[in-house]
Amino acid sequence: MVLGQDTIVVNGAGQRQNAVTAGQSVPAASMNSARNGKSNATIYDVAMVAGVNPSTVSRALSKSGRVSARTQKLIEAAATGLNFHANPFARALHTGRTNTFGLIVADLTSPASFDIIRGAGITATVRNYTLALAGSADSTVTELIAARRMMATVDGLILASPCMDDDDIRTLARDKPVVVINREVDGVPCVVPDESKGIREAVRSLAANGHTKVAFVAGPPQSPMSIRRWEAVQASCEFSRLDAVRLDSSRPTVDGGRQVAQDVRASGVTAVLTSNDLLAFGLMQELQAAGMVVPDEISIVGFDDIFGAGFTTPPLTTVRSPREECGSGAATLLLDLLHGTALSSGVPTIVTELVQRGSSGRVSARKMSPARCRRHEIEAELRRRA
Amino acid sequence: MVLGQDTIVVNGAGQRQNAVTAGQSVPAASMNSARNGKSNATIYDVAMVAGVNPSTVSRALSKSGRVSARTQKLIEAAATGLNFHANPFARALHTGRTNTFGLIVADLTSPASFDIIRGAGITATVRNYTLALAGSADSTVTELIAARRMMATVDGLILASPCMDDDDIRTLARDKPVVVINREVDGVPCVVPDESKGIREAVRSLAANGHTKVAFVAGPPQSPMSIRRWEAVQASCEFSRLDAVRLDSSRPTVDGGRQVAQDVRASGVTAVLTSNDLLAFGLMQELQAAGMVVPDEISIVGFDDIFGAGFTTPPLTTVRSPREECGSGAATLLLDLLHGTALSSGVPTIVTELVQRGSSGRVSARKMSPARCRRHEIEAELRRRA
DNA sequence: TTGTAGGCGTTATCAG
DNA sequence: CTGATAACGCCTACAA
Repeated sequence: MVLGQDTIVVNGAGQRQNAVTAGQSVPAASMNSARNGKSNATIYDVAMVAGVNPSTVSRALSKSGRVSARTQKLIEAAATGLNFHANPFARALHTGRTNTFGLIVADLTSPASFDIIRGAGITATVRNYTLALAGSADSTVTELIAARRMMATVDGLILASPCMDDDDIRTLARDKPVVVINREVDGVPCVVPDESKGIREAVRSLAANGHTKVAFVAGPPQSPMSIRRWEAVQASCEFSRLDAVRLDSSRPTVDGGRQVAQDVRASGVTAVLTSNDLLAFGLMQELQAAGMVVPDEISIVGFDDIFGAGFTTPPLTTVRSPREECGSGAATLLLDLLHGTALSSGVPTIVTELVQRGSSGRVSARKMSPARCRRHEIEAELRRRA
Repeated sequence: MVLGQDTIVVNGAGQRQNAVTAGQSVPAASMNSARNGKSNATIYDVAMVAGVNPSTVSRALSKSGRVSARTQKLIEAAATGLNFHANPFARALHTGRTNTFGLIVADLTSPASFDIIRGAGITATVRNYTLALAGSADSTVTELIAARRMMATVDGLILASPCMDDDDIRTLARDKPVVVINREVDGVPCVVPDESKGIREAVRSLAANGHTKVAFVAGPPQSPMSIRRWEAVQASCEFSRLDAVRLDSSRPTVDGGRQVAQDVRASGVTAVLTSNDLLAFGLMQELQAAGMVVPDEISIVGFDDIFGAGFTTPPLTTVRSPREECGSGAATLLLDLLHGTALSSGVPTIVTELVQRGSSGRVSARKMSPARCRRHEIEAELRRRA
């Protein structure tokens, strides 16, 4: 009696087996009667229809071979006829695999995150994976909670610009494959673009245009990405013999950019690089609102080349960071890791480049005429109201 | 022997029960020895440590009550000590619930999708759900495949601007709760903003500024959203006694907007509404590149108010559609449906409004001076290179 | 090649 | 309130 019900089912299968296979061709309509309505067909149903044992169905459908061609075909026909789809939980319970990977981005609110999401999402679809998404709102605890929740249900995890400790990341990575974007963590595969190249180009261009002192507007001071970029800026400036000062913003957003405008003016620089485009947007708005002309009086160079960078006035010069590539690259890497097909090359090389637009250019001390100044004020006001 | 192993395990629990509870306090270190390293603790382990039956652990931990306070505390201590986390697959296998819901957006590439994703994502996190995301690349088959894949692993599904048939949607909805965004489907809960209000405001503003003939640039002709918006435009124009012509774009993107510029000029209108902001961006660029002045010679009104709409020159007048609200509203609705706590109000009312910026205004036949024309050409060229 | 007999970790339904 | 036990659907030694 212990396995009574199971036995009954199997017997049932045995009985129907002949009835069905006798006809050989199996009209879909008759199949539905076996399991009409609600719950999905199981391998037991398929086995019943195909007249074989459930385990044979499992073998046939999980492509592990070891099934005769005839049986295979029979089972496949029955499966499609019943519209059978293996229950992923039952499978996961046994195999631990879900065909799902997670992506946690630092800020679900930033357009920069979106590019990463897109890259990872497209790759997921292409590789027949499901993408689980979460944002950490730039909070370490939220991020950890999200990561842990995900770890239970995914095959692997991508952390984009994470704010948690290196050790936390490594702990996660011990459990399941983890790929980090935009940050280097020892012992964990990372996809981080080579930002020095783009920054070098930017600084060189500024130097060539006669600038001698530039400011770097950092994001949150503890952000590894911001730190990395600032160091690269310093190095490039040193090489090009430019003075570089660092200004901290309250937040790495458009508003943060607006707020840092005063500091920028006070610093007396003729050019400013920002740690991301959002900051540049806000900074440029505020500077223009104050009557300054970009790039005549001050050059602005952003970072990332997010959507919209080409639409500002003037269009924003920026260091393009191929974030979509980062997303898809990380996803590809993770999936390869998962399938044991990781290329020897490992982490793909992703390179940044300067996108020269209108917001940066030659130093010119040209003062604005009163009329022009007035016009700019009006424009700025309009823009602010927008 | 049939259930031999089970019996052994249970006996094992019984044996250890005394040994452990004798000490009362249970040092974490000693617990680890029970299940060190790899695989996670199970309710059997917890039961063993707490000295109770696994089913009691299940009851205690799934908050279904019916457990004495003392036992509850004992079990919780054991669980945290062992760092126990219920295996979601095993749970799902039995309950069918995963605390995950799916979101399928029409186009992972569009900034408009992002707002929806953000809204849904934030709501998911807040309600302790995992969000599974997929894009359909505006393809019916891709969308259906994604939907089916998801259906197997989620508790419910949100379809944002889906392109599949109403019937397909209803079929999905028979299986699990489905909420549709941006489209009305009979018998399925839908979150669709009231676009007529915003459009009415836009048309009225155009009429008040002396325009008499406007064009509407549609997205893909079969897109329900585009159709709905065109109908609303027609209705409003009729009311305001404006002529309205419809122009079709190849694709609802910036490029599509550029390509439709010629048709717009040929149509001889003085104002144009586009089915989304992307189209407006491209259209404005192209028109300006051809030397036209916005809004002096032509007014442009977009739709959605996506990120970046405030950064163009002139800033884009647009009908704001609160897409993030749609995303969070749909998620909230879905989750409430899932928990049987759906409000009687049902679908939240979401309303659009005109955001008046610089790209629309009074009709003026003012011709450009040659110098001004030249300047605009240069600016447009710069913008294009950007 | 195919069938048998568990087991994966939980929940739910019974008895007690 | 607690314990025993049968599902849930699939996978996989092992046996035949």
